[in-house]
Amino acid sequence: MTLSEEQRSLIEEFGIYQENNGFQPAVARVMGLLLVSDRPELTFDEISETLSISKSATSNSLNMLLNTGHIEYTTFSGDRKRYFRIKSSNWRELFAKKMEDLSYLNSLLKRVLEVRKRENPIYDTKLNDFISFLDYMKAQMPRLIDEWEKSRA
Amino acid sequence: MTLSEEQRSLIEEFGIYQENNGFQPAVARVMGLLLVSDRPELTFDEISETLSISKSATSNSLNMLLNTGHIEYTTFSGDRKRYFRIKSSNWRELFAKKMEDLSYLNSLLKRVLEVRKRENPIYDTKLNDFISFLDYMKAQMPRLIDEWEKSRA
DNA sequence: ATTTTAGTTCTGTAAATTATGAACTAATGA
DNA sequence: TCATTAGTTCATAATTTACAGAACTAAAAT
Repeated sequence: MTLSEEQRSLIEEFGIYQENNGFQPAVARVMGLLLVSDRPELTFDEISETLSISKSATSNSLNMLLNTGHIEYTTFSGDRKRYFRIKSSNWRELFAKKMEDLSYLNSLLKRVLEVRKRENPIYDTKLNDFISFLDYMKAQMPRLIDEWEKSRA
Repeated sequence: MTLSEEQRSLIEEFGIYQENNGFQPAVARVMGLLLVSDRPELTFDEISETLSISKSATSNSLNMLLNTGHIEYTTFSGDRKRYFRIKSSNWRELFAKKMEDLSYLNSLLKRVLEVRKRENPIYDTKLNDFISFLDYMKAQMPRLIDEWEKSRA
């Protein structure tokens, strides 16, 4: 596995981005590598060697990504290796998860309004606005996806 | 500052949510407290004492939240204390920042497509879909906000 | 003038996270 | 049957983070 300078730096930039999204450094680099490599499917050893991370870190990263549904693998008969690749079909699911996350936030904010006893209800209007907006977003999301699909048909 | 059990647990739940968004624990608790407390404006000492965090952690948290635009403070003449409160007017800005974040991801993904040389271009279509969807989302967001505003007028 | 207030900054450290390397396992191949 | 491959697991090392506590500062109050 040989990578261009651009590929290497993209792995790092993407890696840092994903670290900020809560992934551990090595995990984020593995995702980056699978994303930018010329070959879409890589083996355990290729990943470990190309990124210079230990076998244990590689094992841990791959299992983490398998469990969270970010990657998958194929095998070929007469070849014991697994070939790992990004599960690129699932960006919709990941997007849905982000939306779920916003839903949870919204439920927390609704509880906040119930629980706190503000003298002046003016303080509640902005929060109500945000809650309302999140509800609206969630409701409109299916339509938005639909329209996007039509727009490119 | 006395809080109900519900308020306390909401602070923790919101705190954990915000930890997952990359905030440090103490910072996340300060946001939570300012969100759920009956009085919308609290002093340094009230925050420190209510949450049982040290003055240094309180100072650090408040400055962090001031710098990132999450809170602000008022003062009253003849009173040296600052009264901190959530900058609730700015959820639009925060939302805009999230969108910026997605924009950055999108720019990375576009570079990925340019840089990697996949034998079979079929591997690029899913990624192109996602890129296209993110572009669409970004473009439609102002309209969506607009429609939401009209819907509640 | 000095004491109090309202914080800030600095140093040390406990705890958590992340990764390494070595030992291990289970399956395959020679 | 023995060696090799393709990983996994475990103990531990290194790094990072998050916070406490004490010393400090600048303005205001007495």
